[in-house]
Amino acid sequence: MNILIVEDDNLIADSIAMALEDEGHIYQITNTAEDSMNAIRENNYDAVILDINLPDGDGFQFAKTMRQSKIDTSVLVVSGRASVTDKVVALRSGADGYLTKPFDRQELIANLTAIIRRAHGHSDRKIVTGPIMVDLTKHEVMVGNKRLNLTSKEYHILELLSIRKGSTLGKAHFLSHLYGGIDEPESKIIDVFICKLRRKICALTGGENYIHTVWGQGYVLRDHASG
Amino acid sequence: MNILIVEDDNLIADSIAMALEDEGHIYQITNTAEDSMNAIRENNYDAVILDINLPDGDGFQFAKTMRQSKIDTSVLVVSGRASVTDKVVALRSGADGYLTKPFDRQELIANLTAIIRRAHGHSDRKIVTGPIMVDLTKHEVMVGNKRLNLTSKEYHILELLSIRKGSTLGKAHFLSHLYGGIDEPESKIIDVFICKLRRKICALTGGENYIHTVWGQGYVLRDHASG
DNA sequence: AATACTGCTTAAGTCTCTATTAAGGATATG
DNA sequence: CATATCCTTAATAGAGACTTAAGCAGTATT
Repeated sequence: MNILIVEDDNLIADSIAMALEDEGHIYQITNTAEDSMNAIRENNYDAVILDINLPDGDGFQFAKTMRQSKIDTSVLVVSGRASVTDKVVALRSGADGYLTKPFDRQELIANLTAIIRRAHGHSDRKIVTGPIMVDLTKHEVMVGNKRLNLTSKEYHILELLSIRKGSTLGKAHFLSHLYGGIDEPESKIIDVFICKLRRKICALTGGENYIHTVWGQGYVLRDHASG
Repeated sequence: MNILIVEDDNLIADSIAMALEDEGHIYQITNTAEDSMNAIRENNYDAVILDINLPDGDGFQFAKTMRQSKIDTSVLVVSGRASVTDKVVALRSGADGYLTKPFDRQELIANLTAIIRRAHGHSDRKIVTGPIMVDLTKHEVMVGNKRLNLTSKEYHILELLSIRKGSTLGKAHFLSHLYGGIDEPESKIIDVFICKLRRKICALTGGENYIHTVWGQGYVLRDHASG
């Protein structure tokens, strides 16, 4: 997942960043409202972790502006203020969650995961596609009743496909979510990972392939196997 | 909105109910896990406000069971316990939000609204023509209950026909939308794609054709088949 | 009915995109 | 430091889609 951290306190930003890194997410950090809005417009984040106190504006207004600009990205507000008013205002401004500082690392991740899965219409942390079950919390994949041993990148690609199962995702989408900046859209790396993923999954399904190719568009994960 | 309140303390249940009523929501109250699960299975709630302490089980397990039963309804957990562990466990169990008692009425409503907004936030635009359903967000076409496997250009043409269903579109219209520059208006390529499209659709409708030819003008997509 | 024009269908060639493999580089682990 | 694992790049073979062209079928006009 690609997360934007909007936070002017570098200490806090770094601690959030470390928590995200441990989960295998990638992230960018921005310090001002202006930079943040530019970053959001240019990139395709899965979520924004938003501090309320910004040097050039407040987070409430920021969230409002985002929604008015039809940007759907999930927003988790983190704030030192614990007042009910702040929570209410944040949620009314279009935030999807509110967390009071200081917060636990686990709490942050749990909230973030819940928000992201909901944003894509999933109610459970486990996403089932045919015989494939992706556990977003454990970062674990089961095929049938056997555990699928995936590398970090392999897992993340399958996670992206699962969260948006049924939709075709272009290679650029994978690149931006796995690497952030899209430096080399020419890279064939996604093809290679898809190939490896398919092979590993097929080894457990007996040859049934659930990752479908959409020619010229990308890849889709479907409930039914091809061929 | 129709909300289910799962709460065995009648005082709290009533205060929640009043808050909901003020907002114009309707609600039911259940006191036990068993009654609640039955209510959820029988009704279609927009959200469930779930107490953790129930006489016949705990709310964590309740949320898990809901998700395992493929019930997608949003869940807001309310609990007297403020520990990080409880929050994390709740969210991992499939809850969408966590609120600590005592909570403010506004806070409850704000959380509830945010959760429901997210759950309903699936703006999938679909155009239905006879048995043909074009999903503009997924770029996917269903005919009856089967999905139609189209190539990029085939889909694009069907999309154009769907968006302006009922109107006759000339070949030049397709050419300009598919290729931009109209170098060769003499090309018969659209004919070829229409032919392929019809064949693929007929294969699933049992021979019924919904793409009508308007002689000398172009093609129309209509709700009723020809011939 | 004959003609001319438009649309339908098929088949073959070309081109683009994808799958797969192997090898070298990077990173982590003992 | 050595080893193993993972990531990345590059090359080639292969599959699928796009396009063109040609012949047939249908429709309007004279």
